[in-house]
Amino acid sequence: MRLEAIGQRSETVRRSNLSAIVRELHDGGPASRSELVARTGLTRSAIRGLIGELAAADLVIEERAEPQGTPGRPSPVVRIDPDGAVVLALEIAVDSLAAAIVGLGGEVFERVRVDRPAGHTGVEGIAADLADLAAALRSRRPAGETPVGVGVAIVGVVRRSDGVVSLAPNLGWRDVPLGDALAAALRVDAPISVANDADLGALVEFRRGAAIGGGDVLFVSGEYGVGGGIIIDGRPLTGVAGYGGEVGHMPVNPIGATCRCGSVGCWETEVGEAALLRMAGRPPGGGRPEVEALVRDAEAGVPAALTALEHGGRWLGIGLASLVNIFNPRLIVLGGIFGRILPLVGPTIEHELDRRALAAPRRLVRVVPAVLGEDAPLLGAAELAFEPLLADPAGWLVPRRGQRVLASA
Amino acid sequence: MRLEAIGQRSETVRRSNLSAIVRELHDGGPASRSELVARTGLTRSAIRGLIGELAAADLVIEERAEPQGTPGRPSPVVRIDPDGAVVLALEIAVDSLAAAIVGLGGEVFERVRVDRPAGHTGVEGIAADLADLAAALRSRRPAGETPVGVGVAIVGVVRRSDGVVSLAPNLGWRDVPLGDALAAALRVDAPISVANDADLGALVEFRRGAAIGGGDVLFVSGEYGVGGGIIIDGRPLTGVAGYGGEVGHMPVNPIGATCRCGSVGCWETEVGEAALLRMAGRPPGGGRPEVEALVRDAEAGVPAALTALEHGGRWLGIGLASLVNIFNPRLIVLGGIFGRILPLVGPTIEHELDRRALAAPRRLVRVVPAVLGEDAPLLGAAELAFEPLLADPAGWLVPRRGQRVLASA
DNA sequence: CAACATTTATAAGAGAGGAACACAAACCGG
DNA sequence: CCGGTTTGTGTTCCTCTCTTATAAATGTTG
Repeated sequence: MRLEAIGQRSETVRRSNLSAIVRELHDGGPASRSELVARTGLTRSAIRGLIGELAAADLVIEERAEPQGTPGRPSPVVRIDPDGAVVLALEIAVDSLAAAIVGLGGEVFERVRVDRPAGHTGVEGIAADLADLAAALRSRRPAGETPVGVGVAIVGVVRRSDGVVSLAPNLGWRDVPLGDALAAALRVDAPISVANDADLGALVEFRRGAAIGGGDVLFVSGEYGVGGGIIIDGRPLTGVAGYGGEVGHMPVNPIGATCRCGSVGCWETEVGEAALLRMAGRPPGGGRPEVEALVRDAEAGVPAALTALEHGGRWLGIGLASLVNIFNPRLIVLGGIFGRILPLVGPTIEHELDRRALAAPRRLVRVVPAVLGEDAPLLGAAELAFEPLLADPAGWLVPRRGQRVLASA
Repeated sequence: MRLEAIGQRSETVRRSNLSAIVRELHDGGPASRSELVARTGLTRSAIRGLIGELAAADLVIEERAEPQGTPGRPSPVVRIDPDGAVVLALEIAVDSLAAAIVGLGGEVFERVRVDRPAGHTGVEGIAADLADLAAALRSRRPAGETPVGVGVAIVGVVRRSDGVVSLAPNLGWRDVPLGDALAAALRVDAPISVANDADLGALVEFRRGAAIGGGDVLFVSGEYGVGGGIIIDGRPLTGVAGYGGEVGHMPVNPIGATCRCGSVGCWETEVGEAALLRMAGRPPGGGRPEVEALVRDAEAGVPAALTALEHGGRWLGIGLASLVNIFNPRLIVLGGIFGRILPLVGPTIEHELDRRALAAPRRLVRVVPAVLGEDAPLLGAAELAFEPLLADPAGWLVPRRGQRVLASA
């Protein structure tokens, strides 16, 4: 069936087991050798050999565990090597650009976010700005440190295979080869992966945020538009070309307003920032600060603000009901303004879910706010950039740090 | 991360490779040893050993290939053993019951469908009826043949883990333990798997129908209600408890009619059988024959019929646009009445998709009719029942046929 | 009928994890 | 303070599975 139909062999097993260990440490933090034995189901001998290989590749280090008051010989603690692999994470947001250098294991070593001048939307210009940010960050890191990958989050619809942004209304982009532009500007060897910001927000909430271990998770983020990221059985839903999860453009209201995507009655025309502000009689272009003011008014009991949020909450619930019936998720994580207003509109959302979602799936789902803030997409970009290494750690026997690079070259 | 975190070992490789071969033959039909070598990427020696094991378990047979006019020593053809494993497939449809005995590889050996008396909805009664059908079929098969699994398709929402039907409006069921009832009535040892009929229709269209090799496929079937089955990257989307894919209950029209599920404006209230008939001024309870008459009228140019289908097609397109934006599928397969009316409403659907779906995903999707007819869910139930065997053929070294059973017991 | 191409068959080799046993390092109790 | 208990490491040998190498088999082609 599969085109690259795959027979398994010994090396497959090794790769898979190495990957399992690195993933475990990357996602869950340090673990003793014994814990790894328990979690993988492998024998001590096997774990020992695998860890030895990972340590030789400078991906992990072993340390003596401090005494824990339990009998028995202490098991060495294995952790991601803090001087090991790093990636470069980049984000192109509605009105800012950001960059970070993130280590395997998720530690953020350097991070910067700058405003993006309004109207500054050319792809070369943005790529150059990001390259400058990246250079500044890298200058603060040890000489010779080279990212093993570059991840990019962008407010737009992305074709993952080649990093082409097929649609980014906020930037006025259509079929823009962002991946190529960044490759030229950054001048790094590492592979560059581009993805939608909400997809990456979902990924990082799943790995390190509100949805850890959820398995089936729906992430919906309210920004200027509505972004969605879907995790099914632990795997991100990307669709056939990486366009999956654009829940903001579900048609929910056949008699609704025209959306900037050209369609009519999209979900985001009812629950996006602009819709909330419009309902409250505020300037729809006010952006996040204006929304923040609106939410504060609502918290203070201002009627117009409450009505607007009530309206938004109702449509939010309607759309979520749709998604619940389709996906039967265990968890819905609300990010951006949706996470912000959840305390106020939670009951409204729950009411719509009770009314519109099938009872059985409904009973299983919880709605929670995202816990990672503004930088979620940036951190998600880092996760994306680590993916090849996580999938095949042995293929990344990182030739790093001074002499080693020369020796192996 | 995964709870049953899995270290791989040698046996894993063996199981996976055996599974790959059996799947290949089950899905794609007979293949020469060389073809299997090419498709799996394994060596001839490995394939030889694997096939030998499968042949010893009576799962496959090897035959001399007839000469094909090419030089070189001919490669034996491997095929599923026609006297090998079979499953029992059952279906509980709106107004009929069906049963079949299906061999590995998909050959239907016996099949029967009977009307279900209206009002006959008790689970014990239906289970008994199905058991009678099954017994009749089995009496026509060789003595000693025992199904390795039982698959059940039902018009309802099913919790897969235990075969409880949580909701089946057509039967008036709510939280009915169908799996247990069938286990008691059938008196077979084989495991019983229950699933939604549309999910199974999607599965079999993907394996043997209109969506072969599609990878990401959306199956939407118009019956009394609207059923949906979703295949993502070759795997059926089941949701956290098997409730996934209930696209019929997406709220699409906030000012629409009340649905029998209790919600308002569900997709199926706009495009289901009843909606089409209502729009055409026909008795909404007329069922499939009445719909058939409606379609014939439309084909003959009767205005009221054309208007009704136009309405249905428009809403069909609206809902599909939603799903296209969410899933970015490569293919949409329309079954039931939707497949029937596709030639008439195709342009309307395409128009709504053009208008409402994001351009990039839209460009990639094709809409086609299902090719497997009324029995699709039944055949899907067979596929479901074969799943454990396909996943681990070695675990099913079928002790079958006379002496062998005694010898191994 | 000989040359060639392709595949099968068989045996030896290599990679990876499993099992068993001796030893090590912690706690516990007298 | 010292032996007992518990838990875990290190090491060696074993088993499983696929790969590699070589000879034999079975077709087509000229």
